[in-house]
Amino acid sequence: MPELPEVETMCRGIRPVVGGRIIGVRRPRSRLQSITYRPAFPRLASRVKGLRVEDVLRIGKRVVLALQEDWRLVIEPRMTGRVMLDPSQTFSHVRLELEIEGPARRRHRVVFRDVRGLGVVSLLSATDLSIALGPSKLGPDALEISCEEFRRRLAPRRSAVKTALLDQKALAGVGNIYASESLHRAKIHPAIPCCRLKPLQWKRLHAALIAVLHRAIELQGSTLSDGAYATPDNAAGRFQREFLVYGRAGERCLQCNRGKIQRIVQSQRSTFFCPVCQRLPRRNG
DNA sequence: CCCCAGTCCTGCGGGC
DNA sequence: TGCCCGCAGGACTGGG
Repeated sequence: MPELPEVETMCRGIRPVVGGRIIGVRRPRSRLQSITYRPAFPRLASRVKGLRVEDVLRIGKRVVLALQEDWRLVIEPRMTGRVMLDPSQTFSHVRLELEIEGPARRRHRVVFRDVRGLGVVSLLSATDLSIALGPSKLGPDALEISCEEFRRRLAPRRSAVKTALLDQKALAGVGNIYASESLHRAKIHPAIPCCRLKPLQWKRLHAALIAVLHRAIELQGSTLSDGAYATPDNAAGRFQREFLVYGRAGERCLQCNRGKIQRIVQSQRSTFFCPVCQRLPRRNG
Protein backbone atom coordinates (compact mmCIF):
# COMPACT_ATOMS: atom_id res chain seq x y z
CA MET A 1 0.00 0.00 0.00
CA PRO A 2 2.74 2.45 0.55
CA GLU A 3 3.35 3.45 -3.04
CA LEU A 4 5.66 6.08 -4.43
CA PRO A 5 4.06 9.12 -2.70
CA GLU A 6 3.87 7.43 0.71
CA VAL A 7 7.45 6.13 0.53
CA GLU A 8 8.66 9.53 -0.66
CA THR A 9 6.93 11.12 2.35
CA MET A 10 8.56 8.59 4.71
CA CYS A 11 11.98 9.34 3.21
CA ARG A 12 11.53 13.07 3.68
CA GLY A 13 10.41 12.43 7.23
CA ILE A 14 13.59 10.64 8.23
CA ARG A 15 16.02 12.96 6.41
CA PRO A 16 17.05 14.68 9.65
CA VAL A 17 19.17 11.63 10.47
CA VAL A 18 21.52 12.30 7.54
CA GLY A 19 24.97 12.97 8.93
CA GLY A 20 24.23 11.06 12.12
CA ARG A 21 25.81 7.83 13.29
CA ILE A 22 24.00 4.60 14.08
CA ILE A 23 24.78 3.86 17.71
CA GLY A 24 22.15 1.26 18.43
CA VAL A 25 20.14 -1.32 16.53
CA ARG A 26 17.25 -3.15 18.13
CA ARG A 27 14.55 -5.56 17.19
CA PRO A 28 11.99 -5.13 19.92
CA ARG A 29 10.77 -8.26 21.54
CA SER A 30 7.66 -9.49 19.87
CA ARG A 31 5.64 -12.63 20.11
CA LEU A 32 4.83 -12.29 16.46
CA GLN A 33 6.83 -14.00 13.81
CA SER A 34 9.32 -11.50 12.54
CA ILE A 35 9.89 -10.00 9.13
CA THR A 36 12.67 -11.02 6.79
CA TYR A 37 16.12 -9.62 7.53
CA ARG A 38 18.95 -10.16 5.06
CA PRO A 39 21.39 -11.08 6.41
CA ALA A 40 19.78 -12.44 9.58
CA PHE A 41 19.17 -9.83 12.24
CA PRO A 42 22.20 -10.30 14.53
CA ARG A 43 24.66 -10.03 11.68
CA LEU A 44 22.80 -7.12 10.06
CA ALA A 45 22.72 -5.27 13.37
CA SER A 46 26.41 -5.68 14.11
CA ARG A 47 27.37 -4.55 10.61
CA VAL A 48 25.45 -1.28 10.63
CA LYS A 49 26.35 -0.30 14.17
CA GLY A 50 28.79 2.59 14.19
CA LEU A 51 28.20 3.58 10.58
CA ARG A 52 27.25 7.08 9.55
CA VAL A 53 24.09 7.77 7.54
CA GLU A 54 25.23 9.62 4.45
CA ASP A 55 21.91 9.91 2.64
CA VAL A 56 18.31 8.80 2.53
CA LEU A 57 17.06 7.74 -0.89
CA ARG A 58 13.88 6.34 -2.35
CA ILE A 59 14.20 3.57 -4.90
CA GLY A 60 10.76 2.78 -6.25
CA LYS A 61 8.75 1.80 -3.17
CA ARG A 62 11.77 1.21 -0.97
CA VAL A 63 13.46 3.43 1.60
CA VAL A 64 17.25 3.27 1.34
CA LEU A 65 19.73 4.52 3.93
CA ALA A 66 23.08 5.09 2.27
CA LEU A 67 25.63 4.30 4.95
CA GLN A 68 29.33 4.81 5.32
CA GLU A 69 31.64 2.29 3.62
CA ASP A 70 29.16 1.87 0.75
CA TRP A 71 26.62 -0.07 2.76
CA ARG A 72 22.96 0.30 1.83
CA LEU A 73 20.19 -0.49 4.29
CA VAL A 74 17.07 -1.18 2.25
CA ILE A 75 13.65 -1.14 3.89
CA GLU A 76 10.69 -2.48 1.91
CA PRO A 77 7.41 -1.54 3.58
CA ARG A 78 5.34 -3.66 1.17
CA MET A 79 1.73 -3.67 2.41
CA THR A 80 1.68 -2.26 5.89
CA GLY A 81 5.19 -1.12 6.66
CA ARG A 82 6.00 2.36 7.84
CA VAL A 83 9.35 4.05 8.45
CA MET A 84 9.22 6.94 10.86
CA LEU A 85 11.31 9.17 13.04
CA ASP A 86 11.09 9.68 16.80
CA PRO A 87 7.58 8.36 17.37
CA SER A 88 6.02 10.16 20.29
CA GLN A 89 3.81 7.21 21.05
CA THR A 90 4.73 3.55 21.24
CA PHE A 91 3.63 1.33 18.40
CA SER A 92 2.89 -2.35 18.16
CA HIS A 93 4.60 -4.49 15.55
CA VAL A 94 7.87 -2.57 15.55
CA ARG A 95 10.39 -4.63 13.57
CA LEU A 96 13.50 -2.46 13.68
CA GLU A 97 14.79 0.49 15.69
CA LEU A 98 17.88 2.51 14.83
CA GLU A 99 19.31 4.83 17.44
CA ILE A 100 21.14 7.60 15.63
CA GLU A 101 23.37 10.25 17.12
CA GLY A 102 23.65 13.42 15.10
CA PRO A 103 25.77 16.52 15.36
CA ALA A 104 25.57 18.28 18.73
CA ARG A 105 24.76 14.91 20.30
CA ARG A 106 21.24 15.15 19.03
CA ARG A 107 19.61 11.73 19.12
CA HIS A 108 17.05 10.33 16.76
CA ARG A 109 15.25 7.05 16.60
CA VAL A 110 14.24 5.59 13.24
CA VAL A 111 11.52 2.98 13.58
CA PHE A 112 10.26 0.46 11.08
CA ARG A 113 6.79 -0.70 11.99
CA ASP A 114 5.01 -3.38 9.99
CA VAL A 115 1.72 -4.85 11.15
CA ARG A 116 1.45 -7.69 8.68
CA GLY A 117 5.12 -8.47 8.61
CA LEU A 118 5.42 -8.78 4.86
CA GLY A 119 8.22 -6.22 4.90
CA VAL A 120 11.88 -6.92 4.25
CA VAL A 121 14.99 -5.21 5.63
CA SER A 122 18.21 -5.92 3.77
CA LEU A 123 21.78 -4.76 4.05
CA LEU A 124 23.75 -4.76 0.80
CA SER A 125 26.89 -3.26 -0.62
CA ALA A 126 26.30 -0.44 -3.10
CA THR A 127 27.42 -2.79 -5.86
CA ASP A 128 25.05 -5.56 -4.84
CA LEU A 129 22.22 -3.05 -4.57
CA SER A 130 22.82 -1.80 -8.09
CA ILE A 131 22.46 -5.40 -9.25
CA ALA A 132 19.50 -6.31 -7.02
CA LEU A 133 17.59 -3.19 -8.04
CA GLY A 134 19.29 -2.61 -11.38
CA PRO A 135 17.65 -1.93 -14.72
CA SER A 136 16.81 -5.59 -15.29
CA LYS A 137 14.92 -5.72 -11.98
CA LEU A 138 13.39 -2.28 -11.69
CA GLY A 139 12.22 0.17 -14.34
CA PRO A 140 12.76 3.94 -14.25
CA ASP A 141 11.10 5.89 -11.49
CA ALA A 142 7.55 6.90 -12.35
CA LEU A 143 8.33 10.54 -11.54
CA GLU A 144 11.39 10.62 -13.78
CA ILE A 145 10.32 8.68 -16.84
CA SER A 146 9.79 10.57 -20.10
CA CYS A 147 6.64 10.11 -22.11
CA GLU A 148 8.59 8.40 -24.90
CA GLU A 149 10.22 5.94 -22.55
CA PHE A 150 6.93 5.28 -20.78
CA ARG A 151 5.28 4.39 -24.07
CA ARG A 152 8.23 2.40 -25.34
CA ARG A 153 8.21 0.21 -22.25
CA LEU A 154 4.48 -0.38 -21.95
CA ALA A 155 2.95 -0.06 -25.41
CA PRO A 156 4.17 -3.41 -26.86
CA ARG A 157 2.54 -5.42 -24.09
CA ARG A 158 -0.61 -7.47 -24.49
CA SER A 159 -1.62 -7.28 -20.86
CA ALA A 160 -4.25 -4.90 -19.54
CA VAL A 161 -2.89 -1.40 -19.05
CA LYS A 162 -3.79 -1.39 -15.34
CA THR A 163 -1.85 -4.60 -14.75
CA ALA A 164 1.13 -3.30 -16.71
CA LEU A 165 1.29 -0.13 -14.61
CA LEU A 166 1.86 -2.30 -11.54
CA ASP A 167 4.86 -4.07 -13.08
CA GLN A 168 7.87 -2.62 -11.27
CA LYS A 169 10.17 -3.85 -14.02
CA ALA A 170 8.41 -1.55 -16.46
CA LEU A 171 8.07 1.44 -14.18
CA ALA A 172 8.96 1.83 -10.51
CA GLY A 173 6.69 3.20 -7.83
CA VAL A 174 3.11 2.74 -9.05
CA GLY A 175 0.77 0.58 -6.99
CA ASN A 176 -2.89 -0.24 -6.96
CA ILE A 177 -4.29 3.10 -5.81
CA TYR A 178 -2.41 5.40 -8.15
CA ALA A 179 -2.87 3.06 -11.12
CA SER A 180 -6.66 3.29 -10.85
CA GLU A 181 -6.64 7.01 -10.12
CA SER A 182 -4.38 7.95 -13.02
CA LEU A 183 -6.27 5.78 -15.53
CA HIS A 184 -9.47 7.51 -14.50
CA ARG A 185 -7.96 10.95 -14.92
CA ALA A 186 -6.63 9.93 -18.33
CA LYS A 187 -10.06 8.52 -19.25
CA ILE A 188 -8.67 5.12 -20.16
CA HIS A 189 -10.44 1.85 -19.36
CA PRO A 190 -8.17 -0.29 -17.14
CA ALA A 191 -8.79 -3.51 -19.09
CA ILE A 192 -7.62 -2.25 -22.47
CA PRO A 193 -4.53 -4.15 -23.58
CA CYS A 194 -1.49 -1.86 -23.77
CA CYS A 195 -0.97 -2.68 -27.42
CA ARG A 196 -4.36 -1.22 -28.32
CA LEU A 197 -3.79 2.19 -26.78
CA LYS A 198 -3.19 5.11 -29.13
CA PRO A 199 -0.28 7.57 -28.86
CA LEU A 200 -2.55 10.31 -27.56
CA GLN A 201 -3.76 8.00 -24.78
CA TRP A 202 -0.19 7.23 -23.73
CA LYS A 203 0.47 10.92 -23.57
CA ARG A 204 -2.61 11.50 -21.43
CA LEU A 205 -1.79 8.59 -19.15
CA HIS A 206 1.80 9.70 -18.66
CA ALA A 207 0.69 13.23 -17.81
CA ALA A 208 -2.11 12.02 -15.51
CA LEU A 209 0.17 9.62 -13.67
CA ILE A 210 2.82 12.22 -12.97
CA ALA A 211 0.24 14.83 -11.95
CA VAL A 212 -1.45 12.38 -9.57
CA LEU A 213 1.86 11.35 -8.00
CA HIS A 214 2.99 14.94 -7.51
CA ARG A 215 -0.34 15.91 -5.99
CA ALA A 216 -0.25 12.88 -3.69
CA ILE A 217 3.24 13.80 -2.49
CA GLU A 218 2.04 17.34 -1.89
CA LEU A 219 -0.76 15.93 0.29
CA GLN A 220 1.64 13.49 2.00
CA GLY A 221 0.14 10.33 0.59
CA SER A 222 -3.07 8.42 1.20
CA THR A 223 -4.22 6.95 4.50
CA LEU A 224 -6.79 4.18 4.12
CA SER A 225 -9.19 2.93 6.75
CA ASP A 226 -6.63 0.43 8.03
CA GLY A 227 -4.57 3.38 9.24
CA ALA A 228 -1.30 1.57 8.54
CA TYR A 229 0.17 4.62 6.86
CA ALA A 230 0.54 8.06 8.42
CA THR A 231 2.60 11.15 7.72
CA PRO A 232 5.80 11.95 9.62
CA ASP A 233 3.64 13.99 12.01
CA ASN A 234 1.51 10.92 12.67
CA ALA A 235 -1.42 12.50 10.90
CA ALA A 236 -3.46 10.92 8.15
CA GLY A 237 -2.29 11.62 4.61
CA ARG A 238 -4.69 13.77 2.63
CA PHE A 239 -4.71 12.44 -0.92
CA GLN A 240 -7.48 9.93 -0.15
CA ARG A 241 -9.79 12.95 -0.03
CA GLU A 242 -9.10 13.40 -3.71
CA PHE A 243 -9.72 9.79 -4.74
CA LEU A 244 -12.10 9.83 -7.68
CA VAL A 245 -12.48 6.06 -8.06
CA TYR A 246 -10.39 4.07 -5.57
CA GLY A 247 -12.62 2.47 -2.94
CA ARG A 248 -15.73 4.19 -4.32
CA ALA A 249 -17.49 1.20 -5.89
CA GLY A 250 -21.20 1.83 -6.29
CA GLU A 251 -20.90 5.59 -5.91
CA ARG A 252 -21.65 8.06 -8.65
CA CYS A 253 -18.61 9.32 -10.56
CA LEU A 254 -17.52 12.73 -9.28
CA GLN A 255 -16.18 13.61 -12.71
CA CYS A 256 -19.15 12.99 -15.01
CA ASN A 257 -21.86 12.68 -12.37
CA ARG A 258 -23.44 9.93 -14.50
CA GLY A 259 -21.39 6.76 -14.27
CA LYS A 260 -21.48 4.41 -11.30
CA ILE A 261 -18.00 3.42 -10.13
CA GLN A 262 -17.27 -0.24 -10.82
CA ARG A 263 -14.92 -2.58 -9.02
CA ILE A 264 -13.34 -5.37 -11.02
CA VAL A 265 -10.52 -7.78 -10.25
CA GLN A 266 -7.44 -7.83 -12.48
CA SER A 267 -4.48 -10.07 -11.66
CA GLN A 268 -6.10 -10.69 -8.29
CA ARG A 269 -6.22 -7.03 -7.42
CA SER A 270 -9.09 -4.59 -7.20
CA THR A 271 -9.44 -2.03 -9.94
CA PHE A 272 -11.89 0.85 -9.77
CA PHE A 273 -13.13 2.83 -12.76
CA CYS A 274 -16.02 4.81 -14.17
CA PRO A 275 -17.65 3.03 -17.13
CA VAL A 276 -18.80 6.35 -18.58
CA CYS A 277 -15.53 8.30 -18.34
CA GLN A 278 -13.42 5.24 -19.19
CA ARG A 279 -15.12 3.52 -22.08
CA LEU A 280 -14.04 0.17 -23.42
CA PRO A 281 -13.80 0.57 -27.19
CA ARG A 282 -15.72 -1.93 -29.28
CA ARG A 283 -13.56 -4.44 -31.11
CA ASN A 284 -13.05 -3.66 -34.79
CA GLY A 285 -15.14 -0.59 -34.20
C1' DC B 1 10.55 -12.90 -22.50
C1' DC B 2 5.69 -12.46 -21.21
C1' DC B 3 1.96 -13.37 -18.33
C1' DC B 4 -0.63 -15.21 -14.52
C1' DA B 5 -1.75 -17.89 -10.27
C1' DG B 6 -0.11 -19.00 -5.82
C1' DT B 7 2.37 -17.61 -1.58
C1' DC B 8 3.64 -14.99 2.56
C1' DC B 9 1.45 -12.31 6.67
C1' DT B 10 -2.21 -10.13 10.29
C1' DG B 11 -6.27 -7.36 11.37
C1' DC B 12 -10.75 -6.43 10.39
C1' DG B 13 -15.56 -6.85 9.17
C1' DG B 14 -19.54 -9.56 7.51
C1' DG B 15 -22.38 -13.51 8.12
C1' DC B 16 -24.50 -16.78 10.95
C1' DT C 1 -21.58 -12.71 21.85
C1' DG C 2 -18.25 -15.35 19.42
C1' DC C 3 -16.32 -17.83 15.77
C1' DC C 4 -14.92 -18.46 11.05
C1' DC C 5 -13.93 -17.06 6.66
C1' DG C 6 -12.51 -13.98 3.09
C1' DC C 7 -10.28 -9.91 1.90
C1' DA C 8 -6.67 -6.27 1.68
C1' DG C 9 -2.05 -6.24 -2.15
C1' DG C 10 3.32 -5.33 -1.75
C1' DA C 11 7.05 -8.55 -4.24
C1' DC C 12 8.54 -12.87 -5.33
C1' DT C 13 8.42 -17.76 -7.42
C1' DG C 14 7.35 -21.22 -10.61
C1' DG C 15 5.05 -22.92 -14.54
C1' DG C 16 2.91 -22.63 -19.20
